Order: sequence, then structure tokens, then C-alpha cells
Amino acid sequence: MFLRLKSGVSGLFLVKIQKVEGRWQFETWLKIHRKMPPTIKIMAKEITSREQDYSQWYIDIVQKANLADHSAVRCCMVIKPNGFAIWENIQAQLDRMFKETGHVNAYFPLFIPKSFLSREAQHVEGFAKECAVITHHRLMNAPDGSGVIVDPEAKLEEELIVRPTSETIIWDTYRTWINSYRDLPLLINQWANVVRWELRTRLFLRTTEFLWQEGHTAHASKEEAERETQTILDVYAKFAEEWMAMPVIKGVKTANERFAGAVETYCIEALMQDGKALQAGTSHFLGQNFAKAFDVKFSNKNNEQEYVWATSWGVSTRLVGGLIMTHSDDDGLVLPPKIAPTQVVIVPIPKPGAEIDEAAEKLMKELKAKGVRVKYDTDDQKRPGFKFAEHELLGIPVRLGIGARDLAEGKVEVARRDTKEKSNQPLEGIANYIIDLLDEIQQHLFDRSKAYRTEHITSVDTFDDLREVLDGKGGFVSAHWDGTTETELKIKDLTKATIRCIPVDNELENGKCVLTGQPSKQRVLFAKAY
RNA sequence: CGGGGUGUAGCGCAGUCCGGUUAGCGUGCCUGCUUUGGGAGCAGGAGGUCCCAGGUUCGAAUCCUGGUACCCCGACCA
Repeated sequence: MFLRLKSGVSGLFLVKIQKVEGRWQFETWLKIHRKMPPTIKIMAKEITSREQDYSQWYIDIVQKANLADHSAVRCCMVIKPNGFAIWENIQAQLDRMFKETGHVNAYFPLFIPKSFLSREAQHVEGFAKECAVITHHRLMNAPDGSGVIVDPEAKLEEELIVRPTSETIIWDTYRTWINSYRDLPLLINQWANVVRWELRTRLFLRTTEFLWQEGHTAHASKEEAERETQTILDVYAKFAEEWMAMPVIKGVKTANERFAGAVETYCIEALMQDGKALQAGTSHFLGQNFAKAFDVKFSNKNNEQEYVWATSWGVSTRLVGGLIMTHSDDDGLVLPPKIAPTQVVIVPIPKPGAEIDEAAEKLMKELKAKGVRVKYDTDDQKRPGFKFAEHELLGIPVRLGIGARDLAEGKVEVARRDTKEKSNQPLEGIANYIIDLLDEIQQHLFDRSKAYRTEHITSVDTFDDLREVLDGKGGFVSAHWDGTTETELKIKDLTKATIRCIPVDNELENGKCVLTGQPSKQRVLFAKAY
């Protein structure tokens, strides 16, 4: 007879049934008609566990929660609606914070004349290897009819670079905008895409094209520019911790890790669940490097010409990757309520119906009135169990289940995504309960990831210990370093870890460099990084 | 840029070594019925330039040559 098994094996089975010692027995011979996929049926949305393969887990989350896809273009991603909604929330809040601190938005071109990039020596050195270059401006039909080719007649006189960052084009523009100290400070931000030709992709964390904001400010004094750098660093840290519930360490980069063209680079560093660090944002004090390269001077109060002082700062869609790797679990995405596109989902049990719809609509109205982003799942095809799993995968912080039983009791089932706890709550006053619960979840996510980070900052005093922690437990390792790039590179070579930063609130402490034994005044944080 | 892998239905894959009916399986999709408090069942149905080009052959998803695309790991990277 022909059988089809759940495992995906189908074919011809021979079954022999016989009576042995009064009992029926049967043997089967399987003659596989055709070799079928050997895999047992895998649940459509199965996610690789973090323990098994953290990298694959990340890929699964991004794909199965519909955050992003690989595109037809090498190393570029398509950000899908679910992923973009997260980015929009990040954008919206940061934009508010930038404006509260006096910044305005503008937009500069995607293309940069090649010659601009080379004006600042370190800058060009830092970016030259990853620039996309525009050489022609026209296509034509191939003479042999094989399709479209680049028209050799349409070669650009000066090639254009697709911006890897906009300092050069912006400072070239600022030259014409700034004449007097009265024109300063100039506090401008832009939301844009940039291109850095990468050789390897990790969705959200590293792609050739990505979205970001880049702030570029001009100041009359060094002190003011330095203060601006700090202001933004604080904005970033506050945003990361209070909105993304992602604890960060504010620090300063070593010379080796500094932005190409900066005098000083400050950063916020976060720690992912696998013990690797993620640079989540940077704020640069550029000194007068770009002002000198692009000849941007202003007349001070004494009518003397001075070069302008500059900063630049940015965070990117990489934050979405950081968000995933800070909170999510083996069941899917976990989002902090403040960033979650949908904060509450209502699931009718078993399916939509007049009575349940009415209760749900009322509930939604109450929640929306209090500013909660809520959705009612009206799909009448999918069963509740499927929806539960689906909403968990998508990371919706709170799920409410309403069925006839609940309505009879005047209750609702409340399930929180972060702890997977379920409880029955009275419908009366539920909106306030939810508001408090969302706050509690937000706080819990932050506390949980901060506790993880605290456990994963390890102080060591020998190189062997440094290596052992990096290879085993992971996380940040606090150790003495002699301050030289040479030692930093040697340690990187030996351990694959880099100095993530020197924390800004670092305590001074005399010690000896873990590698060279040279005197050191403070500890720095080492980690393997994304 | 080095190493590895993969291009076959929307998605995940088998078939390729050893050429041969009408190219299959799971899932998803459509229709209907029954279900529904943690990923439903049955029945029927739609859906394919087998990555591209050339070659070998009576015959190519399968063999040969060339090309191309993407992924993974590493190196590189503010």
C-alpha cells in the first residue's frame, strides 16, 4: 500500500501482517519510491536556538519576524515594514531629542566629487577602500543587441563618490554659509542613506547601504564644540537606555579606533547576549581639521579670521540589530514597549465574533485614548495558538486574550512577552493596568540586560586572564594598557579583541599593562566586537 | 579579498554522482466542509524559462566548457 508520512517520506510500503502466539504483528518494508528530503517536518517558523548557533539565531529572527531581507543587490538589504517601523520609532524619538537640543534638519547630496574626499588626508585614507564610484551618466543599447551598456561617450569629467559620510560635501557648503561669529553655531542634522562597500553582510549590523542620521555642527570655539560632542553623547546614551532599554557605556575611542579625520571620537558601546560588543553610536570632535581642509573661517568679535571648530555624530539602522541582540529570545523578537510599533495586541478567542469584537473595540478605544499603540487581531482563519506564537515572534510586548469565558467573568488574559507570564485581570480599569505593565516591561528589559552586562565586565591583571575571559565568558574585560597603538594591535592580533573604549567616568588607578608591563594610569575595556 | 556552499513552484528542499515517462516532496496559497483557550484535520485545486550561454547526445535539471548571482565562514573595516 502507499503511505505518506508526516516526515515527508512517501513511497511504497509492503506490510506483512501475521498472527504470532495469538497476537497480531506486522512488519513493514519501506521501498522508497523516490528519495525524499531527509529532514523531519520543521515548523515553518522554527528559530535556531541561541545556544546552538547565535549567528544563525540572529539571521532567523530578522527573517522570520519579517524585519529585513537580502535584496537582489549584493550586500544590500530590503528593510521590510516590520523592521522599518522600528527604525521609524527610533528616528522619531531621536529627531525630537535633536530638536530639543537646538538642532535642525537639512539635506545634502548623495554624490560627492572625488576631489572633495581627498582634501582631508586621514579622512580619505579611512574611507578610500570602501567607496562606490560613479564614472558615467548614460546608458545605450549595445550595438550587438545584447542589451544595455554603459555609453563610453558619457564618461564624467570628474568622478562622483556615493557618500560614505558627508563631512566633505557639508564643509564645502559651510564655507559659503559661515562668515561671522554671528553665523555660529550651526547645528544641522540630516537623515540619509550612505554607502560603504562591504565585503560581508550582516543584516542591520553591516550592509553596503544603510540608513542613519549624521549631525554636522560648526562652532566658534573649541570648548563649545567639545561641549556639543558631549551633549550628543548624552542624548545617544539616554536614548539607548531609556527608549531601547539597551545599557551602554559612554567612552572615548583609542587613536586606532578613532574616526578618520577626528581629533577625538566618543562612543556608546553596548553588550550583546553572546558577549560581543556593539558600537551603537559615535560622536566626534573634529577640531579644525575640516575647517582647514575646506577653508571655513569666520570673523570673531575682534574682526580676526579664525577657523571654525567642528563636530559630527551619527547612529544608524545598526541600532535595530543591537535591539534584537539585546533583548530577544529563542521564541523570537522581544521589543521594549517604547520602541515597539505595536505595544498591545488583542486576540479574540477562539475567533472574532459580535460580542468579543464589541469588547475589543471598547478596550482599544480606551487604550488608544491613553496613547497605547494597540491592534486587534481580526483574522478569522488562524487559530489562537498560532496567533500567540506569531505575536511572540514579532515581539509585541503585551497580548490580551478575550473569550466568552473572560467576558462572563469580566476579565481578560494578559500575557507579557518579556517573561512569558500570563494572568487574568479585571476588565475594569484594565487600561491603567496596561500602562503600568508597559512601563514595568520597559524597566525589566533594561534591568535584565544591565544585570547581564554588569556580570560581563571582568577585571583582569594578566594577559593570560584577559585571553581566558575573552575566549570563554566573553563580554567586556577591564584591563590596564600602556596607551600605545602598537600594544593595542598586538593584543588584537593575539585575541581578536579590540579596545572598545576608555569609559568617560573611568577611575584613575595605577597599574601595569597586561601585555607589556609598562605603567598605566587607568583600565580600558577590551572586547570582541561586531 | 581568501575558503566553502547554493542557484529546481512564494518559501524550504529532494532529484544531478550513474542522461530516459507528464520534474517531485514539505510548507505556503485558493475552494469547500469540519474544527477553534498554545502553531488544526480532511478533500479538491492553482502554481515551473530546473540561474544564463554554448557544446555533447536520438534525448540534458542531470554530462562538458564558459559566465553570472547570492549566501556562510574568515580577513578587512570608524
